Amino acid sequence: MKTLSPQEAWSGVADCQTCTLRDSVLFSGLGEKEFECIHSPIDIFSLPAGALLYRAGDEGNFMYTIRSGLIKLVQYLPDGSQRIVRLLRGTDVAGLEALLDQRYQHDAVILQSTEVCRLPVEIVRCMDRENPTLHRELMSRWQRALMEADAWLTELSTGSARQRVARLLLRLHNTENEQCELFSREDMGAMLGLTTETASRIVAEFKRQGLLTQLSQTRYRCDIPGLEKIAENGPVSSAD
Amino acid sequence: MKTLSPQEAWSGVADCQTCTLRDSVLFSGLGEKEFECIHSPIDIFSLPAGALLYRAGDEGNFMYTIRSGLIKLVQYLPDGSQRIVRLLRGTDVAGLEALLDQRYQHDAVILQSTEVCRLPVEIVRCMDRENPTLHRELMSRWQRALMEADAWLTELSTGSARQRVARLLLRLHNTENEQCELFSREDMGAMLGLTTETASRIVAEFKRQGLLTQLSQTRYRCDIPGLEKIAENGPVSSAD
DNA sequence: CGCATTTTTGATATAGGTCAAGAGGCGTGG
DNA sequence: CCACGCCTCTTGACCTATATCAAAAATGCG
Repeated sequence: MKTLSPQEAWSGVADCQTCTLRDSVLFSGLGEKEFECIHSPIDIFSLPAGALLYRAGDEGNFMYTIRSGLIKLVQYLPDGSQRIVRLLRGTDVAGLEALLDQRYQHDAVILQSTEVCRLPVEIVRCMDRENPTLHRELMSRWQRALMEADAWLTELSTGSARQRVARLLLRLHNTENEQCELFSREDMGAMLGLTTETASRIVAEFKRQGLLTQLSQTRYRCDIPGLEKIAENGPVSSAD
Repeated sequence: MKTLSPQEAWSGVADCQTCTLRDSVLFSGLGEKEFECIHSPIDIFSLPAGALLYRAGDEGNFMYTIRSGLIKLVQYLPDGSQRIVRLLRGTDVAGLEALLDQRYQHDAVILQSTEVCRLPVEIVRCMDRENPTLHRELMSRWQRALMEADAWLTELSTGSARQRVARLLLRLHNTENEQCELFSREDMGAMLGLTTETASRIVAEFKRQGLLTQLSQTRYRCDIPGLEKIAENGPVSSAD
């Protein structure tokens, strides 16, 4: 019955009415009445990095609200090569297409350990009928995904490799502490349309130039202004 | 009051109830009742190639159903270079973001002379409230745009220049007559993330190889199987 | 018919791909 | 606790695809 990967880990049944994320989440703005739509339980899952949330082509029976973590949406080309088309993080919704009775369009793979609420589509459909706010919220999610997709194209698939890497780092970095959590060079390549080697070379170069400072295995401190300069000016302004 | 470009051409007021495109268009499946939402008139415009439907950043007061023609959605990077993120054609909807009170995300520029119905957002919002079918139709438009955006990334921004051009041609070609209408090399480049020169070289090469046969200024006959081969196998299999 | 724009072509430079090897981590099992 | 093997990251050397710069051809427009 469950379609989660072997690494799945059921970690409870959600109580949406007392949800800590209630404000930022899909179901914000719902009243008593709409919760009557919840006939089947909404399960919460904890998934480790590497786990598969769903696979492209699977029947879309669930949507997922991401509570925390990071997920990549991967699409395959006829020749077998893969491309990461989007990242999803806290408060994003995965599997919107399920609402339209479509099969999933991507593989959804956990990049950083993630907690999700699994929403049966019938529930969301029911609520969508009852509640204009959710309805609007759904459209807004779609629009957000679309803007993200467009940005992915213009920012991360245009310009030199250095620019792309810089732009990716700027997207990933946490505004508060100027830090970011990097993932494998292979994934970076698949996001930017570069080879693993090129991604590696550029990250290494950024480290040497002090634009990135490694704090731990995957954690880095970013020189935001420096990266911004690179993101815009393609050409290197080596020393001045 | 109107926000269309100088080249605008008002060409009538739509009568949606007798619309010839009624079946395929956003408003399919509407009944008498919903048409009561149409308080202000829905105008039809004919726009020549080069005209601007709307500009990125403009206040989104209208959505547009495209009756015929071809429109490019253009996004600009900080450095001024541009990238075409999507094409819209007959039965597509431009300016969905207006429904969410957002400003337009792109410049929408006419590539091939186009007829559009201009829908004031209030009308669409009103109908969306009244009619679940339209509601679903809207979500489905968003999803379609999203799939298109993803495909743009995986098909048109990945692989060698030859592959990309081939894939673009396959996307553009009319299934019935194996023909396609090409546009400027500059636009092709902006769609594929290539320079104008590279786009030109490859089109020229395809012509020499007989994969494309020029029928008129912008019209070509395409060797579909040949192009498909190139779209998949990166490497050239020159002669066999 | 001549000017402006776009397309094509050429010559050259270079960014990034490819192939290959070494280095560093990490987990597993002895 | 150490050693081995696996995997990812890094680095090097080389090569090719595409960008770049430039000019000539073609096309369209007034």
